Amino acid sequence: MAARKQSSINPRKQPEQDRSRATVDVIVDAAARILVKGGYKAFTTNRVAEKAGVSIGSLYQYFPNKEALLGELVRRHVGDIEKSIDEMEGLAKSAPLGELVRVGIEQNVRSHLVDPELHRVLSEEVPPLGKMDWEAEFAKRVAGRVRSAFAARRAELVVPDLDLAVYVVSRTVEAVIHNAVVERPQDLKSGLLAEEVTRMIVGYLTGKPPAATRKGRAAAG
Amino acid sequence: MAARKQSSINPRKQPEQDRSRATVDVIVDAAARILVKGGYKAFTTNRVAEKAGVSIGSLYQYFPNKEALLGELVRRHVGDIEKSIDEMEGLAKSAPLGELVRVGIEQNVRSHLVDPELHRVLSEEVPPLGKMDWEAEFAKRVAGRVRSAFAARRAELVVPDLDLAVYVVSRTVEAVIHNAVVERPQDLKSGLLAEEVTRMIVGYLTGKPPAATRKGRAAAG
Amino acid sequence: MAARKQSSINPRKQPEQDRSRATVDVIVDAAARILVKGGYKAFTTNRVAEKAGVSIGSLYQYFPNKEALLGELVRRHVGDIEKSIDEMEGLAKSAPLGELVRVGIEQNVRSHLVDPELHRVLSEEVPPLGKMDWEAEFAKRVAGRVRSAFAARRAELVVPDLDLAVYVVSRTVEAVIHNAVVERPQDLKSGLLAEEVTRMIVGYLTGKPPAATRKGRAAAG
Amino acid sequence: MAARKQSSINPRKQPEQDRSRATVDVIVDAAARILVKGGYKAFTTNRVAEKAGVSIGSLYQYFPNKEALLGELVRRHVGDIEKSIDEMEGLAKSAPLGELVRVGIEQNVRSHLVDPELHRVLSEEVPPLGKMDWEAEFAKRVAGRVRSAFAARRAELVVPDLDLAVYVVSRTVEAVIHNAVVERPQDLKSGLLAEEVTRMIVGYLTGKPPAATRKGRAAAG
DNA sequence: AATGAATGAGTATTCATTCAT
DNA sequence: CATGAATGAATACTCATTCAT
Repeated sequence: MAARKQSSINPRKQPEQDRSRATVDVIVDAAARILVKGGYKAFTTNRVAEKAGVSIGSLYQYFPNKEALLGELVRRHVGDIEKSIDEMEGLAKSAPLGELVRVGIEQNVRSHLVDPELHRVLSEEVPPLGKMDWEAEFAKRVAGRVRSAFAARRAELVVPDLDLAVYVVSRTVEAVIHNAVVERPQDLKSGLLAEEVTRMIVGYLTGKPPAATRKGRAAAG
Repeated sequence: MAARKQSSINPRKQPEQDRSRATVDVIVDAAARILVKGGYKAFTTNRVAEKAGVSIGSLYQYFPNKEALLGELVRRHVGDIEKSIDEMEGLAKSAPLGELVRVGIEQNVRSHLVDPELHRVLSEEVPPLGKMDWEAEFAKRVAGRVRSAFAARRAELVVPDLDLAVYVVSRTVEAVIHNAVVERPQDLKSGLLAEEVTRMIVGYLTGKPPAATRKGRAAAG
Repeated sequence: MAARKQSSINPRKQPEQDRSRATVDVIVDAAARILVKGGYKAFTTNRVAEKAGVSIGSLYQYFPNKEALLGELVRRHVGDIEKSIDEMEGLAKSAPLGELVRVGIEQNVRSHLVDPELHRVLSEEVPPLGKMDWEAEFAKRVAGRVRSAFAARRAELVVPDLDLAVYVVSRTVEAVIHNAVVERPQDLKSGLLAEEVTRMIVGYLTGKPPAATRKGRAAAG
Repeated sequence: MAARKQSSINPRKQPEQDRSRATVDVIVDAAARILVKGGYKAFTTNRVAEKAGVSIGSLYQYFPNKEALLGELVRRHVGDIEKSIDEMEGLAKSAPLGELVRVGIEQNVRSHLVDPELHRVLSEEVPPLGKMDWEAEFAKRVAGRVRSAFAARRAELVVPDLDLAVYVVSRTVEAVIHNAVVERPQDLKSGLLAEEVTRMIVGYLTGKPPAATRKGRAAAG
């Protein structure tokens, strides 16, 4: 009993032999490379197959349609991101808020460094169908974590509306980091950007200026 | 003889007569309506011409290619935004920083309300060619204004790197508002969101907690 | 205001210029020739366009899909048949039954001689979608005529169930003639076949042997 | 290296072992089921293999190509029909003509009830290659029997041309029954249809009205 | 023998663009 | 200037068939 018709977005069959798995990998990799290099408009099934060095028929043996291929690509990317995040997840729940925020930001930075180019294309060019899902859902998961972290420290926070604060903070971090990958790689690498954002957020949440920045003639002055 | 790619991104000719201008208007409007209604994938030149009630030939009389049409559309949208912003630009340079930030945010909100649907499609679905340019450029222009406003108040600011602060603030405002249009319309309308963001930014810039929010210093007392 | 999307089976737009009409004709003709020559499996849109000497784009300018082209082809063929039938329609309602049957058969023969090869392919190879409609519907229309002719002469008829007789007669005539086009062209042309079938049917309907056949040592004994 | 067309219409090998025969059976059955369920367009070799629970490779082990599989299917179906017919073949050569015709019709009915859905698909949708052969050939065989039956009773018959009569009668019976399976199942089951056709044919052949129908000489008294 | 991965020509259809009228 | 007929490369996807394991 072989593969049964599955409705889009999921791969058509589980590769049962090593050869198959290799083919699938080669296809998904080619897809990623093409997406990165030429954007969504260059992402055609024929081109992917060609770049992967397999026939178009092979591509369709494993993916019932273009969207499913995209779906698998996204799934793998998200998987990579989560793996990367989990690697640094051992943080004590009792850590001070500033520490927590710092870690959150660092995780976000990591997310974006997994495959920054791919990440950018995936979130900026891919049309709603295959996209909506993953970014929104991923954001929701992140927001969930943030919310419970904040809730556990409600007493320290001066914000009038917790949900709103979660929203503001999540969006801020995501947007600033996301764009900085391309526009401010230096400040991202040096940690300066993370520091600034951390200070901004902690100040916003607690209503108190946090400890001064490294170089700071500032804050604590 | 197949279609050959033309390059210019500018309209083919300056409409010198009223009739021409009217035709161009009708085309660009149709383009906008189609983009809003069906997203970028529905945006085909033939469809635009049809909806505009002109022949495809006429469309190509005024726009050498699809990209040029998109370019004109963007140009007009940006123009509308700037007009909307300028209407509230009479602010004294000497106003307090908090006031300035508040106004900046309000301007950003206005930007997004000019034609929110079009704005969304333009920034989320349209592929880089016609896009990169406008959003990046527009952001740059905004950043310029922000920078000079900040520079004039350098003494009040505790941030270690002015450019970086400009970057953080610009991106934060843009991202939070942009998404709030869809995800937090209530908080946007009520002004609560703007208030929160303002507080966050002013606190970040000055290192001092700004006057408490309306609903008060909740939690931390 | 140009063509609006129509849902299959109907042509996409009314050709407004002579050139268009010529193109449509050339396409439909090519379609017929291909169908006749290579059967339904040879009937591909690309092949039709090529044989017609137009680009595939032109084909799709006038037909939203393959089925619509087939539909138009059928429509034209049916039209031709009806024209051919109507040419001999001046028969008095009061004619004797034998005469009536003879005429009916002759009309059926004519139907099949309009474009016999095309007729055969259309009714034997084309899959249900575009087919069902026309043959069934045409048959129904014919059956209608037959039924009212029979009803007007109910007194002469010995059949127990009029509808059933209509069914038997219609099917018999259609099938015998249809196949005879290919298998018995001689007998068809000589009129002998028509004569036999007429005798069979009239005998069946009236219960009396009709006047002897031409060569007949038979019937009238 | 693309697929190359092979020609034979016969199975690749005589299955010599039980396992082989079982495999062939399973494949042919799956083919029939698919043909019935989805029509000719659903009949793909991969689908057949899948439904049969064997690998595509195995299918090609027994059938050199799609056509051969179809051929075997047809062969089996025809075999079934003939078996069904033969079961009632013990009719005395000396039986009266009316009886003979009645039996012939009943045999034809049986033919169509062997696997009516399959029969329909096979004769209405399957393209000429695998088809022409079987229906024409089968018809010829039937015509042969009919002819010799008629020849043996030439004296009773008033028809001028025996071959023509054979043709008319064969086609009539086949067509009327074939369509009645779908369009007149009631009249087929009740035997009324067979009765009518018998009366028509006997009348045609002998020139005399046969004994009146069961429900009687209705109308004409 | 059986498996199932791989192949690639072929299919319907779209759409930016050109050009004769 | 406007029209709309015409173009054809490109796209997503299918399916009969082969062949290494």
